[in-house]
Amino acid sequence: MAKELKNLTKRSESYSAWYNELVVKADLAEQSAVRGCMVIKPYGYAIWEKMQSVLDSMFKATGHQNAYFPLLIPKSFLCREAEHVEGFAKECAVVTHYRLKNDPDGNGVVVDPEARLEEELIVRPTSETIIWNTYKNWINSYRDLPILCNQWANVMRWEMRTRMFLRTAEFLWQEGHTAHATREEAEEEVVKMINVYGDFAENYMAMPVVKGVKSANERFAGALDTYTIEALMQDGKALQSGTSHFLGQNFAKAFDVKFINRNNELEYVWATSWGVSTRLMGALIMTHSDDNGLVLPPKLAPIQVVIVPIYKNDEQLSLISEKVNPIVDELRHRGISVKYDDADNKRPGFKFADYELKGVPVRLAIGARDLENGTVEVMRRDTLEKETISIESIEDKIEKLLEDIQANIFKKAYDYRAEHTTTVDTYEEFKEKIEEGGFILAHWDGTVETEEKIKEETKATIRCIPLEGDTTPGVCMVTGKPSARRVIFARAY
RNA sequence: CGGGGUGUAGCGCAGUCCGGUUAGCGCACCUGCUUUGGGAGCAGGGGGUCCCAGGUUCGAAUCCUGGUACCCCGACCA
Repeated sequence: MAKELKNLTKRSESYSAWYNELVVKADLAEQSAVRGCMVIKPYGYAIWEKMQSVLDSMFKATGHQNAYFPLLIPKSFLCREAEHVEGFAKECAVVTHYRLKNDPDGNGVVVDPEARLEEELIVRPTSETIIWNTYKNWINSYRDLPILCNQWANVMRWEMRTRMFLRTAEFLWQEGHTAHATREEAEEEVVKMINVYGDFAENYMAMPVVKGVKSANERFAGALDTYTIEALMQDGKALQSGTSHFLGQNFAKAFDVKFINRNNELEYVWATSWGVSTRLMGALIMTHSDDNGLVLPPKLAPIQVVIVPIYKNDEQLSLISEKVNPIVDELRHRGISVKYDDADNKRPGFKFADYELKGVPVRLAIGARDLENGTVEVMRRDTLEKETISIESIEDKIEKLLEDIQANIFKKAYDYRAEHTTTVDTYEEFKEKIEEGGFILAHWDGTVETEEKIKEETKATIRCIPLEGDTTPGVCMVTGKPSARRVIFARAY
């Protein structure tokens, strides 16, 4: 029985095998019949819903509204913006026909060759084009601006290699698309949203991130600037967890979106776009999990507290339930999500292991012994520490414990990142350190050539030019040319 | 697209080299009894186009030919 789970300890063998197994065993998701696609199971989706609801309220609080745009994009839209199409063309799924018919030579159905579309449709890899085509109709005057829309949707990118949550062919995300009258306002928006993402990552996911700007090489196709939040996973690889793009007037020009400004002049609209995806689920898993399974931050856990009764017969169970029910009510009253698992088709030991696997932050166990002593056993998932304490005002203790866990797993991840962030000055040292994983702070001359050379030779990329931190100038570790400040390198997902 | 690997019950696998009883094991599932403070025990039971197609053979999961799917490592990847 326990043998099944031993596989979860294979981490040294292959982190990605361990990760995959965890995703499946914790009941978050599974591979689907369609190549590179994933079925998100109810438990996994519940976590995503939590993320959605927090993010959505953060967007609303910053003045954004939700809207929805079509799944299919006419092929011609995609090529209006030259860099954009270059960036996405290789990974697009294309709809060419609109009808099937019975196979004349036997069984099954075939694509009806007569039902070929005059213009092929692209399954959206991102929605800039279809949205800007629409914004053209919405915008005439500076009085129509800004437009601050967000869309919750699915997109498809036909990646060559997929990994559950981290890179699936189809994924769920939100994409904000805003239109502004001035460059300054758009630039403010871009920074505002990367800060929202940073806030979400650190305060809800308990995942420390570095906010920064992408180098030209890693920039979004069609953007003038890409801001990013970069996180460090437990295997030492970096994960780009959210991006906010300053699109300048590129899409306005491509879709001819102009407005009359206050001075009665015709001007192109300024744009931003920003998004996070179900990749955040991958980030969450890889940041906190251990060999017993998931560790979820209390603020995002679908079940924050599970109560497991231990009993020998129905009378004992009803005595326990009598004691537990008011506690459940009080916890719910305080907005804490509780599951009282009195199902009698699983034994306590199984339940313990299962809820640990699923990352439930706090577990209470209560049996006849506790009823006698007026106690309850409390276990916290982050440290796996068990403690038998008085059941008196247990609700207060739980509330505090949830806060402790949230803070503690953030600190743990923060310390891990600190331990795996190295400053290097020579390329030799860099090559050595990059093998150990983690973030490396080094000087870079700012050129694409040097970045490419480093990537070629070490597989490391510039994750970002941080917005904060040490800004002392220096010289590039490769070329010796001047460098404005240290940037972050890492191998990345 | 290159290199490697795997397709046998819902899941995980053995059997394949060297063809030969009724294709087997663990988990899961069903029934019953005993259990329940860290993944229960015993007994019984159900479940299979052995990836597909063709070939060799008295006989193919096993050998041959072709196809196909998936996984891992690369290449690729706001």
